[in-house]
Amino acid sequence: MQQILTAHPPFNFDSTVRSHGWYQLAPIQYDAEQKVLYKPEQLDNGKVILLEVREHSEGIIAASPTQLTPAEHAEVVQKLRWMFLLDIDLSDFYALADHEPRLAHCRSKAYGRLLRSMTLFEDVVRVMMTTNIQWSGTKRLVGKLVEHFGTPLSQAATATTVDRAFPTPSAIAACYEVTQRGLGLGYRAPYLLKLARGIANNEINLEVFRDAQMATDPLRKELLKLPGIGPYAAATLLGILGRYDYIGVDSEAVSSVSRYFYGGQAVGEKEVYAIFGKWGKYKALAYWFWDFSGMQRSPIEQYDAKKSDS
DNA sequence: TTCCAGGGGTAGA
DNA sequence: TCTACCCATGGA
Repeated sequence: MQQILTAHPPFNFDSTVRSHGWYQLAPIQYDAEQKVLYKPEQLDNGKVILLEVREHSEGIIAASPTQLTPAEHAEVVQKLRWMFLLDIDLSDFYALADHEPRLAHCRSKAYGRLLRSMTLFEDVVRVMMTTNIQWSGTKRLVGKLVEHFGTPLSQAATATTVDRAFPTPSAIAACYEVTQRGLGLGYRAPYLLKLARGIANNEINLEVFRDAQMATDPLRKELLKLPGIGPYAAATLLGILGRYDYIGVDSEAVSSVSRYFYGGQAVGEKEVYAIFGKWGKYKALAYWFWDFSGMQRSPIEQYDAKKSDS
């Protein structure tokens, strides 16, 4: 299988892949030098294929060593368009960013797309594994989940060392909590189990989160109902879903805002929103792609001046 | 040893 | 809605 998929311009493959940490988590493997992303993916019919995705002048080019049926091919195309946000139009964001020196780089670098997983379950679990843990721990936990519960490739591949797809809800739902405890998931174990079992027995339907017609706030409320998903995780997932009204305020966000806008004094969510709130429906993108480099450590006075301008 | 991480759930106000 | 407290695990 080989397929070119066009993207709504501007598009940059490497910017999209590295837009946030997902490309470092199993079962994704990214060859930064060759700019090839490898992703084992389990199709709806259970078959696990390896996808190799590269940059293309018009978007991306995807290949798989496996022969696909027309239905499988269609599924892969749809999942790739979702994963790389090929259809998103960020021109409104760029129009705003052009006038902010610390965001003006976004248009030329095609910043703004936040890489997604192909299934919502994978994204929810990944975000869950970022809570109250260091990034190295997130990588470890997601790696263990894939290793332990992921389905192996249907056809052996040599291009990558990752040979399993991300686990399905039912694969996780079928295990005991103590099994997960053994993986070092800590207090996240019961949340993950509850999520997986909820999906497996149709009590939880993640597909509603793809509904573009649904307003952001009701969507956020639904996300907050998921086990193990609180304000930070919901905001992060909203960003992945293409809604940027909320900022995933984690220790890093607090630290950056404290350092660069409040002279190092202790701040919270309120202060993060005080700084980035003016970006309206693009708050999360403004924060995430903000160029903090070279910023003076204590421009709290500059911020106050800026605030009185607006 | 202590603190804390890309926080969430719960109880009580 | 806000706060205090507890939650497991591993890294620094």
